[in-house]
Amino acid sequence: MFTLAEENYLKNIYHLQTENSEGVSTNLIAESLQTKPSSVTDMVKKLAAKNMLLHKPYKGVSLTEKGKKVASNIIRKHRLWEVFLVEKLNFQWDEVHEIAEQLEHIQSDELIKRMDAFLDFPDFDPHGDPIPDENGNIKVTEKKLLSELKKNQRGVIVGVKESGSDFLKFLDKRKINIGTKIKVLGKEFFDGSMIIQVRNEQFFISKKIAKNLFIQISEHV
Amino acid sequence: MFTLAEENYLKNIYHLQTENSEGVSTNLIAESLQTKPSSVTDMVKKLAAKNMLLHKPYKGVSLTEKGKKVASNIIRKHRLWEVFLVEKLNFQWDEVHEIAEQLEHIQSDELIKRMDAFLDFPDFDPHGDPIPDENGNIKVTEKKLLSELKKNQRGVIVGVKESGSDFLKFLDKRKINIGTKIKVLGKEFFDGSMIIQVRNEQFFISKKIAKNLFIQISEHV
DNA sequence: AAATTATTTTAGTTTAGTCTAAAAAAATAA
DNA sequence: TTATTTTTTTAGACTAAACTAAAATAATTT
Repeated sequence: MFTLAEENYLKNIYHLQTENSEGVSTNLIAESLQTKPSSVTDMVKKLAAKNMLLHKPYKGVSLTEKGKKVASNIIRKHRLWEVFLVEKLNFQWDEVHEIAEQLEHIQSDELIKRMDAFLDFPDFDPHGDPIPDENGNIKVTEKKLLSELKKNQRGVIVGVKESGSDFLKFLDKRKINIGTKIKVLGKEFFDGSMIIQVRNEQFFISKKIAKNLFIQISEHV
Repeated sequence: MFTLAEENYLKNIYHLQTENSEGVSTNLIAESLQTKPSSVTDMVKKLAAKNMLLHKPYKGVSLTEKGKKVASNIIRKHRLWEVFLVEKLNFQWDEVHEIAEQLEHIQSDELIKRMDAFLDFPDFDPHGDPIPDENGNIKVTEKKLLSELKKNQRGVIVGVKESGSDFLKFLDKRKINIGTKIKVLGKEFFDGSMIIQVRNEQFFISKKIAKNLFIQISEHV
């Protein structure tokens, strides 16, 4: 149905669209896909002809409903595969992206259906990003940055903002993962640092780290 | 390292080479890959330039050691994925080929290493075909056709000769799989049919079926 | 051994996806 | 509002992998 290049364009445009709200520019797509704006123009024409997106020349592009569905399905596959790699094959969560980048293009609805069941229908990938369902719907949770929490608030780590390899390793060393429960023990005003409790241990968390962790706040405590 | 097309050529040539012993002809490759002989000539030149095979124009081609290694690694991946699909995702063994055909091209040595361990280092795929190791070595077992067995001989089904969908469904209906133990209870001379015992049941097996099942004969019985 | 047939290669096109360089349009500054 | 800069598109060319049609070579038959 779609070539590899087409799928990658759709996926990237989808991401850019959710980040930028307005119509996505040719230059932005080119940058995100590591290619040239002229190449983008060509591909955008092709995808517009397939009714995957609307293209007003010199204005931006925006995905059609069809286009969004195709794109979110690729993202669904990517994130399900990431769960598989971490949960079943014991990869670290910072090692799985490249491989999922390939696996997301495998074409088989049945495979994804069974993989989803095999993984017990996860809602989030190992980085805390939501996994769209078959219709492209995403489970939204109200998440705050750790830095916004107050003393004595509790919650569960549900995601990271920017997942650089160094950062992921920092967390991994301390066995801090998606799903890890935390409690804020104290906060310093002068540098924004925090002390948090994780299991039986206490960790010092710099402002930089605290601004990079998404927390789902526990309601009843 | 290799394009998808290159990998498919190498894999097919490998199979043709083991089946035909002599140098593999352009026409044969074309037929096996559902393409035209002229296209094969082009690709063969490319692969010869990459030292994957030897090509004497108008004579056949033969894979180099390097080429064999690359090819057997693709086959290794294909068969490991088939095991995964059947053992972990509960696919029927006649449903997995198409999907494995895609998955065999995923590039990640680490992934395959972990998948191998996850599957507990299988030696055979769900069709009974041997899974090459990392060096391309294959575990050879002495297998006979069911039709060659004598009365009262026992063995384990280790493979099928030609795996048409109808045939696989026939077996599946009777819960006859790779690994199923059988015993020959009787043989009819006039039509070559057999009665075999499988678990507590007895099955009538026509000559056609008996000539399509590979059996590893049990030594101590 | 010459003629015929089959196989393989060459030559020239085609398509998808990319590129560079130049032109066109829009946005911004003077 | 005109000039300048930025962004986007067009035009033309390239590569990988396929194709068709024709030429070249090898194999087979008479």
